[in-house]
Parts: sequence; C-alpha cells; structure tokens
Amino acid sequence: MGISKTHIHSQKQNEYAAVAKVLAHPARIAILMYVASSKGCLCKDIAEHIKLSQPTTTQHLQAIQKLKVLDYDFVGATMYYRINKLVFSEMKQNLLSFFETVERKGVVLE
Amino acid sequence: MGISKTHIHSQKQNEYAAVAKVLAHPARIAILMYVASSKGCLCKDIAEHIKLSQPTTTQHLQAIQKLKVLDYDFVGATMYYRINKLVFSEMKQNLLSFFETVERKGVVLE
DNA sequence: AAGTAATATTGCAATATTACTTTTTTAAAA
DNA sequence: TTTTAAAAAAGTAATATTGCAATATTACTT
Repeated sequence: MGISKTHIHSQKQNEYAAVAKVLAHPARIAILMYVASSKGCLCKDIAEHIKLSQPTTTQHLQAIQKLKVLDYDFVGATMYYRINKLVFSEMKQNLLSFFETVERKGVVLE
Repeated sequence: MGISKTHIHSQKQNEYAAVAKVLAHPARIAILMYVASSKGCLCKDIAEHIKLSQPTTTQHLQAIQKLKVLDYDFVGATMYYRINKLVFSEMKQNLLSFFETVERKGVVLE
C-alpha cells in the first residue's frame, strides 16, 4: 500500500475510519450478526455458520476485537462470545456523529 | 488479499460492508467532510486540503463514487464536487439498519 | 496553434488483507 | 497420563490498497 499516512488526518477522522474498517468486510458483518443472534457461541460455530475456516474466523474475530466489542466467557478452553452492547452502541454513535457532522456542515453553508 | 469470498455472504451483508468500506480510510472521511463544508470544490483543492497528491485524491474520489454519493458540475475541465444528500442519507440509513438488526437480535433472545 | 490548468490514467513500490494448511497451545475428559 | 477438543499461531499464497511520479487527456485561453 504505500505507507498509509494516517498521521496527516485528524484523530476523529482516524477514529471514524477505524470503526468503519471493522464493518468493511462481509464476514465481519456476518460474525457480528451471528454472535448477536446467539446467547454465546464458539469460534468453531461461527466458522461453520459463516462458512470460513476456523483460522480465518479467528483472524476476523481479532480484527473485530480491536474495538473490544466482543465479550467472552471461558468454559475450559472454550470461549463463548457475546456482543458488548455498550461498546457496540458506542460504535454506532461514533459513526452517527460522522454522518451528522457532514450533514450539519452542508446545512450551515447553504 | 486472497480471494474475498463475497459470494458466501448475503446480499445485505455485502451491501453493509460496501458502505463501510468507503468510510474505512481517514482520507475518504476527510474528503467527505471537506466537500460537505464547501459549496462546491475542486479535486485540486481537496488534494491540497487533505495533503495528499492529486492522483491519490482522484483515486479516493473514485472509491467514494462507487456509491455515487458525490454530485459534480463541470465548468470547463473543472469538476465542482458536492455531497448528494439523498445518497449520503441512504448510506447512513443502511448502516443504521445494520446496527439495529444486531441490537434487536440481542433483545429477542434474552 | 500554443499555452495553461484541472483531472484522469498508467505503472510501480510498499504494505495490508484474506484465506488456507499445518502446527502449537490449552484445558478438560477419559 | 493420554486423548480429545477448541482456539491461536506460524507460514504461505493470492489479491487488494495506498501512495506517488510521470504522462495523457480535456477544455479553456491567448
């Protein structure tokens, strides 16, 4: 990629982009939807459901976890994933704040 | 990237991801914010403002245009960009619909 | 026709992402 | 202790993304 020049953009801009990045792949969208629909699920179950291999699924889970939006309980070696509703809601507010910033700017100058 | 297996995911999941992808880079966030804040602006001005080269800026503009969220008027060889508010609002609704789907699923199963 | 300004295209280097197979780790169960 | 399972890590291949320099195109001026 050529060094991604994140430093030339503002904190907020990088933050918005970081949230969007997690949602920028259908597998991660599918994972979030599936985890939300179950009370607590295994990586293996997720992998089966979204039809990707276990390692690929783990990789996507780690990308999602950059935002700490999943909670998990250990039962032995098994991790049961759940959505952290608070963090999930913060993601939503974050993106909404971007949309509103843009929309408001439009209004101000008209 | 290894073949992205978009076909194994649903239409909706791919759609959500496509919208998020446009927002998944701080330069594109910056472009949208800048275009929104001006009445109509040139690629050259955008490039100067976000501090990236003109070709790189054009590239990001094209990525953004996959969603047809920018309108433009030609004046000679010059393009004046504006946000298409309707499409922009649809992007927002699209992502909101994802967030709400996930949030609702959580509620149903509790 | 020549010059100028704005944008697009091309080609390339550097890096990131997606996905898999194989291997390792971990903790429970037999 | 050995076996079993789930998840992570390591390694690898294929493809995508980001960024720029150089060049081409387009449309207006002079």
